[in-house]
Amino acid sequence: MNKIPPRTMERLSMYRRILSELEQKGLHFIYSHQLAELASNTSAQVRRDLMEVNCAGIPRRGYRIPELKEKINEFLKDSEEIRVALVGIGNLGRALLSYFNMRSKRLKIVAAFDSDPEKTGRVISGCRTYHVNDLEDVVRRQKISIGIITVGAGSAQKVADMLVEAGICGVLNFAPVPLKMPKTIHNERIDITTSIEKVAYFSGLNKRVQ
Amino acid sequence: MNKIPPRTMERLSMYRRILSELEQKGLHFIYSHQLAELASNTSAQVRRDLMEVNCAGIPRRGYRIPELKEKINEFLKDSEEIRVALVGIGNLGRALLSYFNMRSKRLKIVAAFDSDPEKTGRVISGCRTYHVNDLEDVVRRQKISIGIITVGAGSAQKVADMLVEAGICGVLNFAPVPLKMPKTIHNERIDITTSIEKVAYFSGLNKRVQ
DNA sequence: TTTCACATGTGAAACTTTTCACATCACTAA
DNA sequence: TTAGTGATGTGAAAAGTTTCACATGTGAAA
Repeated sequence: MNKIPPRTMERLSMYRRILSELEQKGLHFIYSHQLAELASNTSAQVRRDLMEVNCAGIPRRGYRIPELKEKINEFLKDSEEIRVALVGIGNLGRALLSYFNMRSKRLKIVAAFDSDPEKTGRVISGCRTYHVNDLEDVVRRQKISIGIITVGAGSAQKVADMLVEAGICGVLNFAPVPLKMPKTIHNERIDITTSIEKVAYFSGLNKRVQ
Repeated sequence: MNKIPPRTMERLSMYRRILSELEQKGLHFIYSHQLAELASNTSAQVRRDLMEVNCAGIPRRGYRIPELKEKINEFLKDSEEIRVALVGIGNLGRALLSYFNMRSKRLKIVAAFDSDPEKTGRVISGCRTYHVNDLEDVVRRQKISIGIITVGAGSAQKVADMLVEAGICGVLNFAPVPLKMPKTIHNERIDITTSIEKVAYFSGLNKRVQ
C-alpha cells in the first residue's frame, strides 16, 4: 500500500499513454532506451521508474508492452472510472470538457457547475451543467470523487470549501491562488502564469546583471 | 548570473503576485509566517526562498512589501515585457488569450496562429491571429521570445520545430506529448491528464491491494 | 557449444529540495 | 538601561530524486 514517489507517478502516467500508442501501432516489445527517447528522458530513469511497478523486462528483448501497460494500470489502479466535477464554465472549463470527454475513458467529467444561470441547465461536450447551488447534491448523488476548479481567483476558495463539504477526495486547481483545505484531500495546482514566467526565466531571456 | 533553483523560482512568482495584492490592500510589512500562510507553505521555506533574492527582513517587523516585490522583480528580471506567441486557437488557446490579455502586463500574447483559415486574420482578446505559415515571419518581426503550444498531439512536434526555427527562446507545451528540441531552449510542459491522474492516485482513491 | 554484444536491475553516489534548530537581532515595556 | 519576546538568517540534517556504474542475464552468431 506504499505509494509511488510523485515524480515517478507522473512519468508512469506518461509511459502508459506512450505504450498505448505503441500498442496501437502493433508493437509488442520496447527497450528502456526507446521509451526514454519517446518520453524525453534517460533509460536509467525509465528502468528506475519501472522498478516501482515490478516490471519484468528481458535483457536484449526489452519490455513486453501489454504486460507493462497492465502493470502500470494495476499500480495506478484506475481501471475503475474516475468521476470528476468541473466548477467554472469559462473558456478554460469548456476547453477541459471538450478535451476529456472526447478522449479519455477512465477520466470522466460527469458534471459541470457555474454560478451564471445562462450557462447551466444544458449539455456541453456531453456533460450536464448545473447551477453551483446544486453542487453538493449532485456531487454526492453522482459519486464524484474529484473536482477541477476553473473559476477566478475570487471564488476559488469558496468553491473549494463547497467541494470539500460535498465529500470530494481530491482537487485540481487552475485558479491563480493556493487553496486551504484539509490535508486529507489531495490538492494539485496548475499555475499557468507561473509556468510562463518560469519559461521566461530559464530561457535565460532575463539576463540578470549579477 | 547563477540561476535560482527551479522550485524556488516558481514560488517567487507566486509570492510576487501575493505581495502585489497585499500592496493594493495598503499593507506595508509582512512576516514570513504570514506569507507562508497565504502561499500554503511554511515560514522556513519562505525565508529560505527569500534568501535567494537577497532579502532584507527585519526581525520583529518582517519584510517591507514594496522592497521585497522590487527585489523579486530584479531577480526574475521581467520588468521588460515578455512577448509571447500562441499556436493553436482551440478552446484552450482562446482561454489563454482571454486570460492573459486581460490581466497580465508583463506577459503579452502578441500573436496567435492556427492552420485553419477560418480562425485567422482576425483579432481575439486583443490578439492578432495569423495563419501558421506566417509563423516564422511574424515571430521574427515581432521579436517574440516565447511560444505556447496548444495544438493537438499530432502537430505539436511540427509546431515546436517551426518555433525553434523562428528563433524562439522558450516553449510552454500543453500538448500531451513530450517535445524534442535543442537543450538551449527551455521546454516546459503542462500535462493536464497526468495532473488529474495524479490527483486521483494520491487521493488514495485508488486503493491498491498491495 | 561457446562467445559476444548489449539490455536489464539495482546498489551507491550525487544532486536537489525541504525541514530543523538555533544564534542573532530589533522592538517593547519595565 | 535592561530584560524579554518573537522575528530573521542560515548552517546542517533529512528527505526526495536523478544519475552512475556494473554485475547479471539473454539472445544471436560463429
